[in-house]
Amino acid sequence: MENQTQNAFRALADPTRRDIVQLLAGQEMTIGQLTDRFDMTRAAVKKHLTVLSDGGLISVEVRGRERINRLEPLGMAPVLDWLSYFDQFWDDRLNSLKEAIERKQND
Amino acid sequence: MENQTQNAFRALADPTRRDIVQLLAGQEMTIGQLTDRFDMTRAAVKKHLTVLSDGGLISVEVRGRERINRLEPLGMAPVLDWLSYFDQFWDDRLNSLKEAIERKQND
DNA sequence: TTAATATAACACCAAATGGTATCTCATCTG
DNA sequence: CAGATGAGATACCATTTGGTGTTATATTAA
Repeated sequence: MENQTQNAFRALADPTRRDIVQLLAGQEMTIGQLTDRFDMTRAAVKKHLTVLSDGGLISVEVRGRERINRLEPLGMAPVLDWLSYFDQFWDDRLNSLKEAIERKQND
Repeated sequence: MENQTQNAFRALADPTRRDIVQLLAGQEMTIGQLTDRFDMTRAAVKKHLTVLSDGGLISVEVRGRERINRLEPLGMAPVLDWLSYFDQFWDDRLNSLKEAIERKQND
């Protein structure tokens, strides 16, 4: 896949996929193990894993007849980069907001 | 809308909407002004703005016959919160990676 | 070879996206 | 004020994309 920012954001847009990311943050898992955690067929889980893989968020290691899925820390970089563009903005605005609230409370 | 995390991630999943967010980080704009920046009808832009609004990422102020759209700093919070859950993970893994690379270079 | 697992190939339905056409108002002009 | 114009909202439609499922076919450990 070519546009990593788009693929990563797309991958994170689905709640099942965000859950998978959280599970994999705890420990690497096979498709079968993941399927046990969801009310969904193995094939459906596999498709979510493919989207996550396209987004660079996970990597897969073939071990015997199993596929070990694990989180790929580098994959989140495009997302964090995009968001960091606004760090200053959010920071400034949230500070203004906080100050406004404090002013109000002191009235 | 009830699930702000989902709505915010969904809002950011579309490249046009991420572009709108970037434009609005620079300055607040009306729908018409935004439409000038995209190869798309006003109605289509409006729909993206509705999704962004559902995600809590923008707020709209009615001014005469215009609608001023501006970025809502609090809206990004659910996204940043979700991502911050992994801060330690990404940090640890990226550090291990960096160290591994450094070890390799010193061979 | 058999059981467990993984993947590929379809197919189906719902949601997302974008267009056109038609309204509603606010504002401007005479 | 009346009518024209401009910004936006909304309803409706077509097309595309996404999520899920089923079935069939690999792969591999035991």
